[in-house]
Amino acid sequence: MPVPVSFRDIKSDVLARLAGGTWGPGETLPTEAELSASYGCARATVNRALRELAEEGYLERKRRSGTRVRRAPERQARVAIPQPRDEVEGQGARYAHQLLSRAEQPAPAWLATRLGLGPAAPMLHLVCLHRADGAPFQHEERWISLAALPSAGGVDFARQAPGEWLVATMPYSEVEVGFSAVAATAGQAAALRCSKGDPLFQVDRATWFGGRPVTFVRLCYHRGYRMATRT
Amino acid sequence: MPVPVSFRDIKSDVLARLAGGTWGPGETLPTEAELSASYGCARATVNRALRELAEEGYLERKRRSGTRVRRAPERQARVAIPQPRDEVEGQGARYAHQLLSRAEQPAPAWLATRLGLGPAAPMLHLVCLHRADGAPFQHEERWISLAALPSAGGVDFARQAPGEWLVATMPYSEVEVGFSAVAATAGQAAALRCSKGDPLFQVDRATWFGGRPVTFVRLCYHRGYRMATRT
DNA sequence: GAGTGGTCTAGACCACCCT
DNA sequence: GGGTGGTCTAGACCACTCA
Repeated sequence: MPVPVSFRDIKSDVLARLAGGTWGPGETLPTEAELSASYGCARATVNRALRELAEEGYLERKRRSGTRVRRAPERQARVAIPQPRDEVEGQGARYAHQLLSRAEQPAPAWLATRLGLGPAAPMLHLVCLHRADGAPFQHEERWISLAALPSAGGVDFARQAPGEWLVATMPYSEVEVGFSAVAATAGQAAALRCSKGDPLFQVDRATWFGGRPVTFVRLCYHRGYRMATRT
Repeated sequence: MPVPVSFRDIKSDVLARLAGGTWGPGETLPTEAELSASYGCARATVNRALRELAEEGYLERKRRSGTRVRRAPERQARVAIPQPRDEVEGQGARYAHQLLSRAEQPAPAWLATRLGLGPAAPMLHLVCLHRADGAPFQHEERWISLAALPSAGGVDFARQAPGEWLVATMPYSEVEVGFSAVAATAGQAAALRCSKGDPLFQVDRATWFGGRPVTFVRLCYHRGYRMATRT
């Protein structure tokens, strides 16, 4: 009996052929049926290998027209955005957080637009600071829709960080994330112990549940933070 | 005959049960065999659904011990890092690029460390500016190992951007990517028409091929750039 | 209309890992 | 040792899309 061929073997063989120029950019690969015959395995195995390579940006697949080599393999990166507690403790440091301000107020216009809220929707506005061994780690400015989560009004966010409460309360939601560089505001500079105008790495994230807006957050990391690719 | 159950149906049903609290954080799900019986489908279908949910950060799977609900679903984002030409033209703007400087020089110490190069390895050092409709879009500082790619010494990078040449020459390589916020240097500020010290979004990427260092690049986007999640 | 990938089935064997 | 997920097979039908 032949040695069973794994979809991993096929993936690395196809990648090697791409790197070696057997199949050049824009060319069409043999069909799944042909490949399964030449590898001596089932078509499902070839299918999984090619599907994952397409997912990773190397190939383009279309019914009827077949599998083609992408002209420029797509550069993509996957990044994890952990809770600050996990990130800090993962570095072996002691985590702490602090609630800097709390207010119930109507959503400002930019926020209503960003989340698709009605005008002057009631929101809980929180500002927090996360620390690693006492040093400022991340500044968080969060808005929570009191229409979607009325119970948020009664939570003591000095005890539990808003992100941790939200992930426990509403774990499975649709999100939209952006990354950018911003100049530290006066408030951020004071909290993060840097100068106003310093460059800060910012993550903004909007969250919906079942199409309804839930929360929006701006996370600003301490100066010099670098987010690295996972895996 | 029963309606065929798709792995997508199972994914969304499992997600709905997670959101609804049927299976709480840390709990163990029924086995694949049990689920396939209750859904009335093959185990392979359940397997694909659960495998993808684990991949997306909702579940944790281990042989023998089964499938568990992650205590905090992992927040992750997938981002694409296209060639500036594709990004600019995708916005409907006209792309152009410009070679600001070119030099053959030994690798500085920090670069040798980052890539795992021998001391004073011969490198090609390039600085480019990418434009969208004439406006500065991205500043690129690139180092190419002449040991790994001697032919780079003879390429006219004023005609072809280094990234485009590299992706055509050496498309399938191992990469390590980081994202951060930096203060514009004098050179970046002049090229990007901003002020020195302005916050810029920076992507750094190191590339190897078969374990050998190939190239390192720092991409600094124009002020105000925001990288959004794909999908 | 016909060819290609997309998916599902039913069954099987295996690797890993907890007890 | 035994239970669980990981994977492969052989076959089938379907959906999409190009000619």
